[in-house]
Amino acid sequence: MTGRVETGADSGPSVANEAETRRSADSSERAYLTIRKLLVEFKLKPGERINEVQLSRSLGVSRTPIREALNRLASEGFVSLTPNRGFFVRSLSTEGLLDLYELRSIIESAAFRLMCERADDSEIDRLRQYWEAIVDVYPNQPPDIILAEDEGFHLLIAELSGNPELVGQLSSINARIRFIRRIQIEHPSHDKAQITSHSAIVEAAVKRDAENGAKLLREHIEMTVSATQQALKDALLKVFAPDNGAELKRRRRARDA
Amino acid sequence: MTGRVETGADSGPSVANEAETRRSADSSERAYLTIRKLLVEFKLKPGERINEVQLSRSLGVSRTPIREALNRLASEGFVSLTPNRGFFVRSLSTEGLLDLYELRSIIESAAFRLMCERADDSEIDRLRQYWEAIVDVYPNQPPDIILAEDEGFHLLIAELSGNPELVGQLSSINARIRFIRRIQIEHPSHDKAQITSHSAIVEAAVKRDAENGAKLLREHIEMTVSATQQALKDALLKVFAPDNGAELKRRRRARDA
DNA sequence: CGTCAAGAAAGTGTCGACACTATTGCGTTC
DNA sequence: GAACGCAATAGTGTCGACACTTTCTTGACG
Repeated sequence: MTGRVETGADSGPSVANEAETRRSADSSERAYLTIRKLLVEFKLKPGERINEVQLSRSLGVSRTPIREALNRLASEGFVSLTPNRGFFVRSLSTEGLLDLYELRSIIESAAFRLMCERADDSEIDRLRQYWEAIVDVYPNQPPDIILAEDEGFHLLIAELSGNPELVGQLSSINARIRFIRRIQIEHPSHDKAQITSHSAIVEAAVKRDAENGAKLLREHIEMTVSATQQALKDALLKVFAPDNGAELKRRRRARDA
Repeated sequence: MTGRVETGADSGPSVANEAETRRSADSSERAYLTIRKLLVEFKLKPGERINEVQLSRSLGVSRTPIREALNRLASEGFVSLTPNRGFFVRSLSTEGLLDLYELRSIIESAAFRLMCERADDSEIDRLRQYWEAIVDVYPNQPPDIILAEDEGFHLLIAELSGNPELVGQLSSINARIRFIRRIQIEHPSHDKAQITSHSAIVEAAVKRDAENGAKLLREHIEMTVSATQQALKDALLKVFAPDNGAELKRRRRARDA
């Protein structure tokens, strides 16, 4: 994604005081970031038509920057555009998720191999240090932090591959699957094998064992069909019945006690 | 790229009489296709700022659909957007090309492996038939046809992988490197090893020899640094000095005779 | 009840105008 | 010549209005 907008969505804008840093050409970018967040988190439901007029009102800008943002998000896979009917939120389906996870696995294992070939020792050490800095507290962090740290780990590998296209691809995939990954991390069955596999991946990196590391990554990333379906159930519950979802959880807890 | 615009850019619109099929919501799509073609072919020079007003005049539409198209093309890697300064044509550089070729190699070899796992015999036969239908005339076709047939061959492999994300990714990469690939095909040093490698790839597919096929694909696709630099020289000549390029070719021919 | 047609309402696509920002051109000074 | 400042020009970002398309509502009919 070398043609990305210069202000970049994934590196995050600086959290400056808005009144001080308010520049022109802000509305489209603000719209983009806000709508993207809604889409990443499925705050807008799968298949839902996006209402530009409503968004325009709630963001306090005219429809033009909304449409500009939506056109960008269409090309990024978050929405689809049907002429004269509008923009529709991407679907949330087993097949779609499996495809994305598979693509992620392909990108990440290739990145790992390239990292082993190309990175110098101090660069590999960056990965080791990243993991060592967080390994002890990682399992006790809230899901959002776990997710961010996990993504950071994997993006660092992509960065160390020396191919910026891989970084861009992985970053884009991350955003599209973040919602389901967050749900997986929240799930009680989410085990601590993540720690073991991250540590093993780091070890393979230090040894520059490309094939073993790539294999570990694949195992770490790829999901079975049934696991995907289970995660999807939880995701759909969260999307379509957020209150009922909480109610169901309360009932499950009462029953289990 | 599951969020693609429904009319799709890569499958090509039907070549209908425009007065008959003129629908509403056409301007943005027309702008998109026209500008994209300009960008694929580097008719707009690397680094050049895109002038919306000029495009608006030459396409006979207002600036709004131009901007909508450009926002899509920004997210697709053809242009970059700098706020208040406009959209700029993607660069044409050795590193950038190597990165894209590498990504293409990663995607294609993974697709080949998945195809060998998943495709049934009739599907693998599609690939064989595709190649057999063109192999005899292939080397004598004009560069544009060779390029289209080659892309079709590789996209069919991606399709047979069963992962639409891979198809979308490969399609997108193809568009971004098409210009340089066309130049390579035109080059006198472009040899007929392409035929041998395509045939060998088909043979590996028929045998479902995933690893050998992936290796052949990688060798078929990946470029050395020096080959990339040579191709880039020709590309830059074509972009920045199209007339001088023709003049230089005439002089070379006179000198060689 | 279901189906259809017509009209109203809502939403989409594009337009041209305006405010703002960046670039260019020109004159002055050293 | 280079550097600077200012004004003019050109281009970008957004606005609200208008035309067009789609969706929704309502009434009539079988």
